Amino acid sequence: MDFIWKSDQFRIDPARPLYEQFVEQLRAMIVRGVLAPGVRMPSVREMAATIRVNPTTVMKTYQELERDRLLVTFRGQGTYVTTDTEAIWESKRTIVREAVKHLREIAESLDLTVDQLLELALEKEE
Amino acid sequence: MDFIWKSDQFRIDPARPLYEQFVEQLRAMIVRGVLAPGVRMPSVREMAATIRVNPTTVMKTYQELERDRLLVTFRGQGTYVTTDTEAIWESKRTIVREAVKHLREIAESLDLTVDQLLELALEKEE
Amino acid sequence: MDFIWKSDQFRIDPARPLYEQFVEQLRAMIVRGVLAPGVRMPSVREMAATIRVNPTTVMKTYQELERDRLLVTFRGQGTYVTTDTEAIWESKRTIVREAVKHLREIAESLDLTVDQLLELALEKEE
Amino acid sequence: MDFIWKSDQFRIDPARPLYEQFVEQLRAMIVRGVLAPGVRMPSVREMAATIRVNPTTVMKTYQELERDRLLVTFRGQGTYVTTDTEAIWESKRTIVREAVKHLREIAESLDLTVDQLLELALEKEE
DNA sequence: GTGGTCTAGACCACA
DNA sequence: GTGGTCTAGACCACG
Repeated sequence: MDFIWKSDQFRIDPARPLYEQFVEQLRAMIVRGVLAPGVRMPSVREMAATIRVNPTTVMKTYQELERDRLLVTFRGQGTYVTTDTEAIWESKRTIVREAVKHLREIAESLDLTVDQLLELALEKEE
Repeated sequence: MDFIWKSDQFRIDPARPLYEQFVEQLRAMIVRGVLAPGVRMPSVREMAATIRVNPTTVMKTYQELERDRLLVTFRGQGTYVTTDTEAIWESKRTIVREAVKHLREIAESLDLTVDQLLELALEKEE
Repeated sequence: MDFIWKSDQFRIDPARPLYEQFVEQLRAMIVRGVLAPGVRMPSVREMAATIRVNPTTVMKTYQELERDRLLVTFRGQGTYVTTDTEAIWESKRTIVREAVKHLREIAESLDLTVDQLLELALEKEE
Repeated sequence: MDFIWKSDQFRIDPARPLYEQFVEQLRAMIVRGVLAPGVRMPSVREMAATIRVNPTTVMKTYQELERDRLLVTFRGQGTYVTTDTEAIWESKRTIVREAVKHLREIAESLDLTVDQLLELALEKEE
């Protein structure tokens, strides 16, 4: 069962690099299992046409995800979501680790612990 | 008692805009109280010489912080940390809010709650 | 149908910052609808060449209007008039509000109401 | 009966030239009659000390108001508010004329009449 | 091609 | 002395 790609699949912030946002969103879809292991990705040209973007942008996206071992390309056969579940887990751990590292850096820059920062944010919302 | 500025005051990541990093770091110093309300900032030229950067880069930094109401410039007199403590609090709240919003978005993109994400990160470190 | 830019598009008062005057005049053109939502602005370099000004001056102008949410920049694609008509309305309201606030302050400084001030101005013209 | 000067006599916007703001505010005080014709102004030094400002700033202010014929300086005797009530009236007319001219320019830049602009501002406040 | 950052250096008004 | 504007020109990442 194939995944259906639509032109409004991605949320875009014009201020940030497109390929970077596609990487993040595709990566999340793979980690979440929305894009299951072994699923065939649209070709660069197809994808570019579908989401109305420059093919080089899609290519850069795919290459980045290949470097992460989340996508694999078989020459002449197309690009597939990896079936290496360990790679997927590792990617998830990396995302989580980076996110928390980032939060901790901000907390430290304000002389707060992560817990104090989270508390402060909750107060605000009440 | 004035703040002492050193040439290695700022941690620089060459991959990101200089002024952006100065803004972040000065903002954190003001919010943390390291740069107290009312303190005079080094003049644009002084600061530029100290951290070995073009004066216009420093100016861009100061102007950005002025937009945030963390700095105030008096014509021909120099630039000062605001004495408007409410502005400083507001800035702190904004940093905290943005940081948590960012974390929440990442958590959601992985089908996790923020708590689950934090837990996962802790496991990893053990 | 695109807008035609001419080298004498802008009225310049040499005593005031160029970028500030460009901002005001472009803002008015957008609010008036002369520059319709979604229209592509000339590239920074094109505009700079047309009005014979340094590209950085044009960029400062565009960035200021972006802060106002009247322009939107798409990476590597160019700068466009926002399609967010609410932002345009908000800008119009701000201009109007500021103008009347300014008038009211002058009136008050003379111990007049706004109506009295306007009346006085009309008398003068008769 | 002399006018009492205080250090907080003037409202200051750090973003605009000091002398310009003093000129505006003194002019308004004279036109309004708060500073009556014939009243003696503090000396440049006194005034500078009172409002805690550079003497050259006060000097520039007085000179500007002399050019407007609202102040007159008698060598060695000090500076006085003019007793020429026609000059005061003329100044009032100028302020009023300029204010309305400014408003009209803004209205025109938005394709509005002055009346429409005022209406719009009132709507907003309801 | 696009915008964006940074530099070096000139010039200005304000205090 | 201060900040601020403008120029000319280099270099970069993105699409």
